[in-house]
Amino acid sequence: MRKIVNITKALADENRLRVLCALQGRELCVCQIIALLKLAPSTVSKHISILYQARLVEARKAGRWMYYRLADKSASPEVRKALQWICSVLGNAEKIQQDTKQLCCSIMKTKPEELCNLQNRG
Amino acid sequence: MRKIVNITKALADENRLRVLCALQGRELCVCQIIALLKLAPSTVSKHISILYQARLVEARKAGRWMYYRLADKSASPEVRKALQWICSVLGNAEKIQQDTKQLCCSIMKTKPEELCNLQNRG
DNA sequence: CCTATATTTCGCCAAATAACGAATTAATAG
DNA sequence: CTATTAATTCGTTATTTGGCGAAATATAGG
Repeated sequence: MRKIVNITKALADENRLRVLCALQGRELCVCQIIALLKLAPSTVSKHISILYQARLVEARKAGRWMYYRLADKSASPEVRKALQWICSVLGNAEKIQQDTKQLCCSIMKTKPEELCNLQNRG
Repeated sequence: MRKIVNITKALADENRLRVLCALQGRELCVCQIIALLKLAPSTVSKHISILYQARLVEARKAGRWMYYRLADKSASPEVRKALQWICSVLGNAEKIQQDTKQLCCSIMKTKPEELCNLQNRG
């Protein structure tokens, strides 16, 4: 029960749902997610850690960069079904389509290093 | 998007999940749900209204009693998939099985009128 | 009409949550 | 080793949420 409630609480925030949808079919590093949500790094990091604790996303560290991706086939059925539901239901929400566009047109085209530099210059 | 977030927020509370599971295959009046959750009537009413606004449950008024049931086939795909997910994933949680037992062994065997009387005396 | 009563609404309080900036951590690059 | 920097953790603040009891609403029964 606790595990399920962790999942539903993790899903109960618009920004976290945007992150999950953004991770469909690709992995993103934190600075890319920051660029997408336009929130403070500490805030984004917190959101990601909530998704991570619910096991909805998995992580990979590459040097200074942390890459996150959706939990895969090895995840528990609860998690897999939750992700399926979210992604199937949210795919044509306007906000999500805007995000997808921004990801493909600009965020994914910039290397993480440059993106982080931009963020530090403000 | 707002609609989906309403749903995920409605699901992000243990007591509301218990209500949804309790409504599987039957309708319940408010006093029965109060007996199950053991919370103040005003609190339970609030929980139910959150589920109702998210369209996860439907209502039927019979005299002084309000009966609630899960949204049916006519509900939106978002709602139907959410309910499917919750019910399939939560069925064998210990707490939910306790609730089911209590529902079948005692709550459903007492008529709403008697149950409400008990609550007013208690 | 008046009383009883099932449910909801309202007002309040305590706890949880989302946001931020500052400080910290962990890793690369000089 | 030292400086830089991507990400996280910490401390604070404002908002939201979950809980209650009291008051309001709506309906049945006398």
